[in-house]
Formats: sequence, C-alpha cells, structure tokens
Amino acid sequence: MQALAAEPALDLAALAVERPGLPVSRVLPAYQQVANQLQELIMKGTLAAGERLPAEGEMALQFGVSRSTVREALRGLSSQSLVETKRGVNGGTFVAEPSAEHVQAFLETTIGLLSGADVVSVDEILEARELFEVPAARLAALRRDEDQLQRLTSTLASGAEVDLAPDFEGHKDFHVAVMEASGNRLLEVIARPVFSVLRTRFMRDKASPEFWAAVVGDHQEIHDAIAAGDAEAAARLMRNHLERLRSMYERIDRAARPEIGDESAP
Amino acid sequence: MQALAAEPALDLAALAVERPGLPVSRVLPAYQQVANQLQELIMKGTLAAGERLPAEGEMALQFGVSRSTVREALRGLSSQSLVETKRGVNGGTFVAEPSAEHVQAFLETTIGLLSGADVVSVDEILEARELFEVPAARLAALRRDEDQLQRLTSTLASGAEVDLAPDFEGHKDFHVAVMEASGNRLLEVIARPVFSVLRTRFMRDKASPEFWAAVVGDHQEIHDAIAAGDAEAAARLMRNHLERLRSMYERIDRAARPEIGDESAP
DNA sequence: CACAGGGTAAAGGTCAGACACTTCAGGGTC
DNA sequence: GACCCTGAAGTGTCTGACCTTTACCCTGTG
Repeated sequence: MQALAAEPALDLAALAVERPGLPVSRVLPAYQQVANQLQELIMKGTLAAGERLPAEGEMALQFGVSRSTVREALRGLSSQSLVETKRGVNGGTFVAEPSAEHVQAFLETTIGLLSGADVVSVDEILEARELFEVPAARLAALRRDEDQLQRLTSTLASGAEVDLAPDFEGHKDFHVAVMEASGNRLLEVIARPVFSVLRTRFMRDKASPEFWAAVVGDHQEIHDAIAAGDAEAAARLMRNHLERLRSMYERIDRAARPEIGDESAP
Repeated sequence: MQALAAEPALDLAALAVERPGLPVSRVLPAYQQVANQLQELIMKGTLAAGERLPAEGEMALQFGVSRSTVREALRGLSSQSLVETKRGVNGGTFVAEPSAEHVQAFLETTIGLLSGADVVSVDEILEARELFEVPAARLAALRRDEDQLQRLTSTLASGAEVDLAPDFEGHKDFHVAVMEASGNRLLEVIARPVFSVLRTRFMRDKASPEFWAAVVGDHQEIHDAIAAGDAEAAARLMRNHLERLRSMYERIDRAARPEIGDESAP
C-alpha cells in the first residue's frame, strides 16, 4: 500500500538507546545486543504491533553488523514470539501481536520442564491447580454468559460416551471451558498450561470405570452450580472434584516412582 | 571430567525422530526443523540438563545443513532458555537446567506485553493478583519456616524509612517474601511476574504519605498473622491490603487514560 | 472488459569459507 | 611455587554469493 515517496526508512539504530551500563561479561555478543535493542524498542512501544521492520540487510547497515548477526538476533526474538517473519515480496519481519496462545504454549513446555527437573513437585502443581481452578469455578458461576455456558454444557458426556472412552476428551474440555467462563483471561492463560502439564504427565492414566463415572458426575454438578449462578457451590464442588483427581494422580505418581532405597532391579 | 577414549560423539540426527506429519506451510525453514528436533530431544530427556551438544560445525554435518543454519536454530533455543552457549576452549552449547528465574523473566515481559496490547486488562491483572496472593498469605501462615519469617520481618520498614521513601523498596520485598514463604514454588513463579508487571506499570505512583503509612501498617499486620500461624487472618488481611492497593491503581489508571470522547487536547 | 498466465523483483533462507575473539589448559620460566 | 606464554577448541562475526518464496504487474486472449 502507499507507493508514494520513499518512506523515512525507520532508522532503528538511531532510535535505540545507548546503555552504558555494567557489562555483565565484558561484552555481550553482537547478536545479543541487537536483539536487546530491538526488544526494548518493541516493549517500549516505539515499534508498534504489526509494524514492519526494515529488511535484514537494511538493519545490518543500520546497526553496523553483518546480515547473519541480524538474523541471529531475529531468530531469538521470533522464538519469543516478539516478531514474525514472512517470505516473498512484501515479506519481511513484523512486530508480532502479543497473543495468549503463545504464552500458554511457552508456559506449558516450561512448566513441564520445571516439573521434569524436579524444580517444582507434582504436589506443588496439584496445589497450584486447585488454587487457580477453584476461583475460576466461582467466577464462572458469577459471570458466565450464555455462550460460555453452552460451551460448558456441550463438554458434558452423554451416558454412552462414558463407557466408550475412559480417558475421554471431555474431561479436558470441561476444565478449559470453566476457565474460559471465569472471564479472567490472565487466569485462563496461566491455569490452562498448569492443567495441561498434569494431563500430559499422567496421560497413561488407567483409572477404573467407576472413577470416571464419578468424574462425570462431578462435572455435571459443577456445571449445574455454574448454570444456577451459585458461586460458592461451584467453588466447593470444584474443590471436591480436584481432590478426587488429586488422589488419583498421587496414586499414579507413587506407583511410577518407587521409594528410594527400595530398588531390587538387576 | 573423564578424558578417556573418544566419546561416541552423540549423533543427534540419528536420535531425532522423523515426523512425516502435515506440513503447515509446505516446508518449514531448515533452522526451524533443526530447532524442533533439538527441542524434542531436550524435552524427552534424551539430552539431559547440563549435557553438552556437539560443536556447531559437528551438528551442521550431522543435520546436513550449514553452520549458519545450526546457529540460527541454537539462537532460538537459547532465547527460550533451553540451551546455553559458552565461549572459549571447553565452551560449547549445553542443555540448560530449567530455572524458575527464566520462567519469571519471560512471564513478566510477556504479561507486560499482553497488558500493553490490552489483551488483558489492568482489572484482570489486579484480580489475578488477589487470586494468587491471598492464598499465598494463607499458605505462608501455615508453612513458613524460621528463615522465611525472618526474611519477611526484615522487609518491614522502620518508622524512619517510611518518611524518606514514599515508593519504598520494602513494599516489593514484602510481597515477594510472602510468596516465597508460601512454600509453593509454582505459585511463586507465577505470582511474582504478575506482581512485577503491576509494579512496573505504576512506577510513577505518587501516592500520599498517609497512603504509604497505611500500607506499612497493613504489612505489619499481615506479618504478625503469618508469624502467629493464623492462616485465615493472614488471608483476610492480605485481601484487605490488596483492595487498598487496587483502589490506588484504579485511580492512577483512570487518571492516565482519559475517557474516550473527552479529549480536549490541541 | 474480464480473466488467465507468466515474468519480475523484493525479501527471507541457505550455503561456503575465512578470520577474529575468548578462554582454558599445559608447559616453560624465574 | 608463582607467574607468564602459548596453543587449541569452539563460538562469534563477516563477506558475498545463490536459492526460494510469493505478491504484484503486465501481457495476451476470450
């Protein structure tokens, strides 16, 4: 669009602030410095979301580095979802619009990693989940609109489905729908990955049919409380429900990691 | 360590799984594919934390791409804190140990971005903060050990300090100390960035001395409840405290963004 | 006039090779 | 034994070339 006179060409190097601060390790690699300056410009809003950065070669000139260096900087930024690149004519590097999905994806992998490395325990994750989802249920009862309620309803399993799929998908959808109905997107962004990590970690769940029947019953009750707008009931029922799940997770966890000092394998 | 025979040299390309899945956009860039394969190896634990990857040139051979491509892949991974690189002899690329700090840093910038782009509102952040910090105070009362209590105590301002620093540092330290004393690291990892974002966004807070005096009083009361192990009192007092802060934030927020359709600027 | 097809050029993607810089280990010197 | 010097491994950076993708324009045709 707008093919008139040559645009001012956006001199990034001039915009970026010089920070004479303390060099952490003598000198940072050039690609780091370039990435830092660009990140700062984005975070301060100097570069607006959707805006197009100069071409790589252009930026190389502006920053006084080679194109490879600029590209390395860009790779770092793009893997943080700060920029996006498109190829072809009218391609280029664009400031990415912040999106909840990116954050959730990152949080999920990262919490999975923290859990795998035992930086946080399964207990802590379970507790955090309760801390997030119980208020989510309460808020959902207070604020859900018709759309959200309908989506929640649609996740409830009909009697037939329960028999067919012990690890049925509706379980996940139900909890996600509750978070969504809470009306707090930040809570949703944070609670979903926590939930997903647990789910991924215990995918091999071999719970009994009775257990799943109880889960389905819980969901129905919570749903009804949310539909009725009864916040305290929704919260209480969700708490009970999560306690039931917790006991299952803990049983699986105990089975998966035998006590230390009890190893008799060859 | 262990300078015996030449190590098996770790053939990454052989370890990485071939995924014939659906190509989202025909073909992914090579650097993206390399990054994906490495990420998978790390997440599956095939590459353990602390382990050293082959040299860049080596990986280039193994993956059948150029060194620049490998480097771009590595830049992406390192900006997600999945790997770290060190220069010099004995340098190289190492699988990073997952750390809570990385997650917090990322969350902070990312929530700041979401808030700046109005994907989440200040209201939602404030609400989320209450959702996190009230339980944190409750748990802190139940679980704090002597060390944590002492650190909490040390953040309380003495009378003299209050006068000197209206935006005094202790405010931040107090809340951080409470989260830490909650004994749930995942909660801490998540709550701290939420808190930081609010703090950054309202740095220019020009609250009255009376307000700060009230804040200091609140802190003292919460501290006492935590010290006494009175969980419900700690939770209640924290809730009141955050409500007080909220009213200040909201006042500032209203002042900062005049009503739409009310602009009388030149 | 409407539309299909090919050409074109801008921009990112990839490569190869070279050299510089950083850092540590090991050996030599005083 | 303390200090310096040098070598080597590996990352950091640059250059310059070529490939690939893709929107847009121009042309020719019905």
